[in-house]
Amino acid sequence: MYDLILANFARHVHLNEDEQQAVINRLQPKTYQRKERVLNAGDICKAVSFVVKGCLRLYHTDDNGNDHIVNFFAESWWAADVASLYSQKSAFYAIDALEDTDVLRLGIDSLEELYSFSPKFERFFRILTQNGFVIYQRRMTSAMSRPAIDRFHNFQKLFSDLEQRIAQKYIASYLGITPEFLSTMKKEKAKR
Amino acid sequence: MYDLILANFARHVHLNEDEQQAVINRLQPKTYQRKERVLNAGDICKAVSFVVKGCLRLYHTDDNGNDHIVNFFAESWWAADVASLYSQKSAFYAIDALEDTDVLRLGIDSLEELYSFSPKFERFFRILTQNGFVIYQRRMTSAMSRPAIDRFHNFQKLFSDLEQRIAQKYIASYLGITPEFLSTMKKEKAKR
DNA sequence: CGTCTATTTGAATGTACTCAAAAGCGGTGG
DNA sequence: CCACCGCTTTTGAGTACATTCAAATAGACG
Repeated sequence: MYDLILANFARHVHLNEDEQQAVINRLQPKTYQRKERVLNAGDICKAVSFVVKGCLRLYHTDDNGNDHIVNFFAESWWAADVASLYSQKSAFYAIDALEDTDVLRLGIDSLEELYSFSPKFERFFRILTQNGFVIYQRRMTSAMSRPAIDRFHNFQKLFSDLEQRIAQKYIASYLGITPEFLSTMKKEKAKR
Repeated sequence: MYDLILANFARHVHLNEDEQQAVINRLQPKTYQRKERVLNAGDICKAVSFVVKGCLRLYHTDDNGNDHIVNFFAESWWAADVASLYSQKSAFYAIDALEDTDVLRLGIDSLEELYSFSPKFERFFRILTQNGFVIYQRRMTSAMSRPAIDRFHNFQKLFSDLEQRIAQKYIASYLGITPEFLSTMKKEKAKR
């Protein structure tokens, strides 16, 4: 049950027995049904969710009611509205489930206890934030300089199997284009 | 000379006398001429630069030779290729000066010494990274969902005076549009 | 004053969007 | 097991946003 999350910590820090127990004791397993909300925009994000199985999306709904997906969180990703989590102010983004999804939640209080328990935890989440910083910086550059078809290919590389698991309209939303245009793009591509 | 940078630290952490001295002793003042390179893409980013006066840009040059500006660093901003700085691998982005610019540099070694000296420094730079994370996440959403004219208005709000100081083509590059289109957009806007 | 670069303007083009309709697909109930 | 419902995807026509290329104009700097 906890293998996946411990392996994930191990990618950046080496936790001893006590530290592993400290995490495990604080994890709250939870299952979300497909389409169930994890976080509402405007609410305060009070936990970070490690995805064990399934897939969540982080997205913004604009004034015209159109969704714009910022990121997918499939297996071994950590999901949260980071701005809201760390400031404990209301969230700009919303989170919901694209598939039935099992997560392990760490509340903000648990998170801070872990920071006090061992600096390794602060280090681990600092590295996650740094990686996120880099991911979004690059995706922003890509959004502004690359045509949609290139961004689609990047998506395919980064999320390989996800394309088969979720509706195309979500992929279009992640790419910043309409579902119609994604459809025509794929047809064009197949023709050649 | 050090007022600005100490005020900047004070926004997130309260440094005592010793800690202030520890920073000041490690700062390397440096002046860049307009158009001078601070960091070449492909090189390793070995320092973070606090801008005291002037303006730097962080940008990527694509395969067609077009620049795409990721961010401006004017007074009181910290400039670095974060991915390269923390991994000490080659930089994806380049940095150069848009005006004659005075900076205070902190080398990666000094940075790590400061982290050991006091956890306040680690805290400070962690907060900077978190803020950057949020900025780029939002700008990515905006790049994909908002028309160029909206992004231009956001730029004007965020960087107020900068519009008067630097060439329009850099602003266009920051917005992810061509200088020609920025020009026509402004004409349209003036007409109404 | 002249040169170099930045900005403006305009025409033609391309990329992506909107709207509308048809086709496909998955689940549910009869 | 099939028929129907709701939702997703495809297709197409018309439009809008943004680019390319070229040329004219304006500004900055030595």
